[in-house]
Amino acid sequence: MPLGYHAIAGELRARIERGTYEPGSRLPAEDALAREFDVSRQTVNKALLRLRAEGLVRVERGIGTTVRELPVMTTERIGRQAPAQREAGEARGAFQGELATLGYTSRSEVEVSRERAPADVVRAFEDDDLPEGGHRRRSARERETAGIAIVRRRKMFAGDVPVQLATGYYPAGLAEGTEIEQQDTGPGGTYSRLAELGHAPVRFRERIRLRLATDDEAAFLRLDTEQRVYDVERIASDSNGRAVEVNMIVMPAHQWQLVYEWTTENG
Amino acid sequence: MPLGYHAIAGELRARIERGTYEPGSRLPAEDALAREFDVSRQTVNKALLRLRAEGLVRVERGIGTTVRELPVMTTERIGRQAPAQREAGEARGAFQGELATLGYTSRSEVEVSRERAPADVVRAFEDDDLPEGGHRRRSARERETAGIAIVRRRKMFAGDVPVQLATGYYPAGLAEGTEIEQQDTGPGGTYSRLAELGHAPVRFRERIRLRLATDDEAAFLRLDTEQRVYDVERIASDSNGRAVEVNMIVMPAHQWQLVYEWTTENG
DNA sequence: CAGTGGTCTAGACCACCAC
DNA sequence: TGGTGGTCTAGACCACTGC
Repeated sequence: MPLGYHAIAGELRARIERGTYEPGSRLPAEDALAREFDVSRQTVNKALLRLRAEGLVRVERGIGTTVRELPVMTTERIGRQAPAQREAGEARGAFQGELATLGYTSRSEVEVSRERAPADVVRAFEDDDLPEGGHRRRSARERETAGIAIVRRRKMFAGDVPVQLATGYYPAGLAEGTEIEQQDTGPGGTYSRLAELGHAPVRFRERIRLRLATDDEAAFLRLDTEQRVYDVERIASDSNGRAVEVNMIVMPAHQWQLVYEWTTENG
Repeated sequence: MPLGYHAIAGELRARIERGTYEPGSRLPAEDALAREFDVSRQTVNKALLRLRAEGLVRVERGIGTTVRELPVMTTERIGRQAPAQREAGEARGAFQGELATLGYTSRSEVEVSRERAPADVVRAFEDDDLPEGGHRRRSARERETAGIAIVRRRKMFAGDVPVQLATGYYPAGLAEGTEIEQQDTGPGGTYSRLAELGHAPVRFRERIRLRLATDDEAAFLRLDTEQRVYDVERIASDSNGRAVEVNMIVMPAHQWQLVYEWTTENG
């Protein structure tokens, strides 16, 4: 009796874990696997669906099925570093260190633009985080530029593999004309620049969801249609409760684990 | 030309969102849908796979396909409450409040036992979180009961729908003979009891991963084979860096979003 | 028992990629 | 152009549920 697709998925998984199919290499074509296991191609396809959903392989039409290259990586979401060393969505010390251990180099590309912010970002900027639930007074400049944001789109790579997308929004009334509009934001990054403007981020909120990638995201992250992403919305506010950054971070879920660490005491 | 499975998935999704198929109700059988859309049953099946993966529906063999009942819920992982009001994996004020707004009541069941802890939990208990990377001195009692834990298994429901599983481990040398071994741990819960023992949890670490549910978890959470869970490992340590609780929390990923909120200043 | 989804097949046509 | 996966079918048998 031939194997079912669960068993075939298990066998292929074992081969990947044993290294029979090496990271980054191609699996045999579905035809070939169907012959080997003596099942229909559709059964092999279904087995592969499983591995794809797990993030173990990735298929590309016209090319074939490729074994995942990178191990699961960890992202520490609450750094112990001083604010100056922390920038949302940026390759951080810990991350770079971990990659280095694995023999990968990290790299990121940034594009900056000035855009009308999406509705949910505008809402975050207007929805002040004040204990009393009140509202801040807004300056004329702020009112004029409402809804406009400086947008920093960052693509992160581990070696040549794209691993993360982050889109940071900064109120135009605040960031316009500053180094936040430059590719290189200088020592300490955007958070240091915000601090110099009198709006040091001190309060953070991250909201984690799981979803399928959009087409754009899937294309950049080289994601399979079966694969999911963590969708993290990070809002940073200054001591007046004003949201000074909204960051939308997208990571392949099979590629990352998230870590939060905090204390209830001062320390 | 008949529709493809993407289009069919979209149409079914739209019907669910419109309320044509109501939450908790049954979808037409695959046969019936195949006739309606004039495709093979397999094509309908593939469309449903999509909706299952999204968590919009759940299929049970021999029964049918059911529309998800609950909306996506939020779990605030870092409470502003005093430690006494916070217990990992426990129905918290915010959660109960949210459910109440939706017309659901929350409820949980707890089972307590004394067990040999799994390897990763033992490691967490032995791996002290000290800045110097050193080790604590261990008492005789502690050495005798190494590897043994008081285990609190908590099942959470929203209305009648199971929504979360949490398994809390407490070092036997610490928790044995205390109210932590009781079903009802008293006012403030286990964290207050730990505090009374001189081991108030002050440092927390949560590690989030995504994975498929085990068979047991799937059975309890009524999960579809296509659906994923958040696997959260929460470690709580006292001011000496001793891990006093390890909590393994399992949540259907389509059912929850996680929120972390913190400040870099004392506040 | 009838009704439901799970799984499988053999063959087909298509879209996309690299050469 | 040849190879790869995407998708589809018509029919089949099975496992499980509820009556």
